[in-house]
Amino acid sequence: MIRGAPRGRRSPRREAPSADGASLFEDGGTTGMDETTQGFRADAPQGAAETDLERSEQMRIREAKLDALRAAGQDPFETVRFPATHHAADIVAGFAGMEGKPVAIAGRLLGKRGMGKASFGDLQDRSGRIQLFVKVDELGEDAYAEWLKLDLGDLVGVEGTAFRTNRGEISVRVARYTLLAKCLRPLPDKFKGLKDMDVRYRQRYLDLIVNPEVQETFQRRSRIVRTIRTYLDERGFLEVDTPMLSAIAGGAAARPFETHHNALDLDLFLRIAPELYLKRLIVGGFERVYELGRMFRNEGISIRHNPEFSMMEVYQAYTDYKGMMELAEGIVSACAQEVLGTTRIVYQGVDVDLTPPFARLTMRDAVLAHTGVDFDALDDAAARRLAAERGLDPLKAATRGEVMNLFFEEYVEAKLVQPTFIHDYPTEISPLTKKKPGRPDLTERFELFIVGREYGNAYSELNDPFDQRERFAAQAKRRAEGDEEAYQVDDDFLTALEYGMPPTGGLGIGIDRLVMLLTDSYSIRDVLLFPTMRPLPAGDAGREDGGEGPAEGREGVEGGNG
RNA sequence: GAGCCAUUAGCUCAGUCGGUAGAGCACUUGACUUUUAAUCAAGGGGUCCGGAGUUCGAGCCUCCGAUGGCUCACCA
Repeated sequence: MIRGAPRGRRSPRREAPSADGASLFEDGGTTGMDETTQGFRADAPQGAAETDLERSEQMRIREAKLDALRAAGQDPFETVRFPATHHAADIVAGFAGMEGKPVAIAGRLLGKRGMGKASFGDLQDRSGRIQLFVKVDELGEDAYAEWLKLDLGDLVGVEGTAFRTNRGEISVRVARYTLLAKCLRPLPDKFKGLKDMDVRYRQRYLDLIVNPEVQETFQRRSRIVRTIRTYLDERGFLEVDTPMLSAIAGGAAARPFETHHNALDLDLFLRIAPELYLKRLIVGGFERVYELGRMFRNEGISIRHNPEFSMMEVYQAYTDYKGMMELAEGIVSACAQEVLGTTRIVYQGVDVDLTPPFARLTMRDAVLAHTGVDFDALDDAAARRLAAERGLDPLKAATRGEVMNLFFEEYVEAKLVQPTFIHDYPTEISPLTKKKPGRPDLTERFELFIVGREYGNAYSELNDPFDQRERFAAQAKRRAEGDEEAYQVDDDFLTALEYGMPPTGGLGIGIDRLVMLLTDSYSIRDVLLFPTMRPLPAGDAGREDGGEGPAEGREGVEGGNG
């Protein structure tokens, strides 16, 4: 880029005006602009050589405008603050009491309608958009000439008065403005928005600028997460943070990501679930704990799966899985009420009623109702035979319970549209769950299904250390047989159980899926700001950037919310 | 991991039979002091995702590769 303009000649850091009413433009500062902008074509080939050839015509024009501003001592990037008094939506909503009153707002310029010596613009801030009205009479010749050179996407702060145009649109009559940052790249189409999914995910900021419904989705996501925290906090649950790095990835059936600690020369895993740590805290006496955060599972990517995803797990001493049903109903319906104002929602065109209580059905009854097969009346061999007859492919040693689960997933799951707790899961697929009294083949476990998807998973937590050791042993056997997702034995957790864990109910809720449900999002990527993507090949920053690799080398030290 | 589809100007998209690359928005210049996707006039802008092949000639046909979307598998 052609730079080298004298910087900070006027004052090293300009603060935008406001209270004292000092004009930004009292000393002009627009001289030289015309020569520079008109001369950019001549300058480009000589001055900036190759880099300019790579940039689009529109970028070179914008850079030339920036250079001219800098040459005039008006570097927009030196401005440090702009004290806005209002947001766009405040002015529109509260116009009755604001007409003629002074306002200062800041945001991105997303529309320009020039009319000669007057012009209109649209300013977008976090609250929405408002129209700006700019007149040469009020700004002065020089400042107005500068205004006309602003580009769509520039960040500006304006001061003026709230008023209504002849056509009735609530607007701000601009008395002064400050360019707060230059937008050097042209924005996506202002009406058609940004459609290319690749670009939308990789450059989410663009998606947020031009597709307003995307902002709405992520604001709603934030409110859902806050609602869950509030709901649990109000009921005496303590939010905690347990390790993301550990030598054993336990608490779920999934393949973990592997990593390495250099100083300890130790291989570690990224967590797949916080369960075993949270239960240690129940042993420790917290009685009510929860964690809401990111989990990592080394599995495929799909419309419902991302390698890192958010889950909430909550544990409550002295209750069981039925207590967790009430908690799950309460959380899901409270979130719907908070973000949609109702518990009767529509997901992808399907009416769903999230009003508690939700239907409750044992897995055996659900399978019986949908297939006519009563697994209580079968033994292992008969169950396997029946599966084979229907073209299912159970493992050779599959038990009755495993086959029943297979039937459930194959014939029932997709049909559970209205919220339904499916409970009494087979023991062999529930290694952390208490057995049902009198039915050692079943456990006190439920999963919550809505629109054919799983949203929650809960147990009466297994607290018998002998039983837990046997369950781990059974999992270890499977692991030895090649099941990479079978649980690893966690001796330290067993030790904790030997000190005594109170009877406890535990519940996990998939945050991303809940957000999908309540934002009517088709894909999980639409509720993740930055879904996992393959990096673009080196040297082909392509659609993204002509220069330095974007954001690489900055590890995501993300906030603790999920 | 497999199959199908997509990739053309900054964005959204056309592109016929293989014969000099098109539109709208955006951009530049000019006109215009209350517009609403402002309008009017003129103009500039292309690694047709990358590579190889077929052909006199490839955005288009063939092969290889990249990225994404969808479906399936795994999973929550």
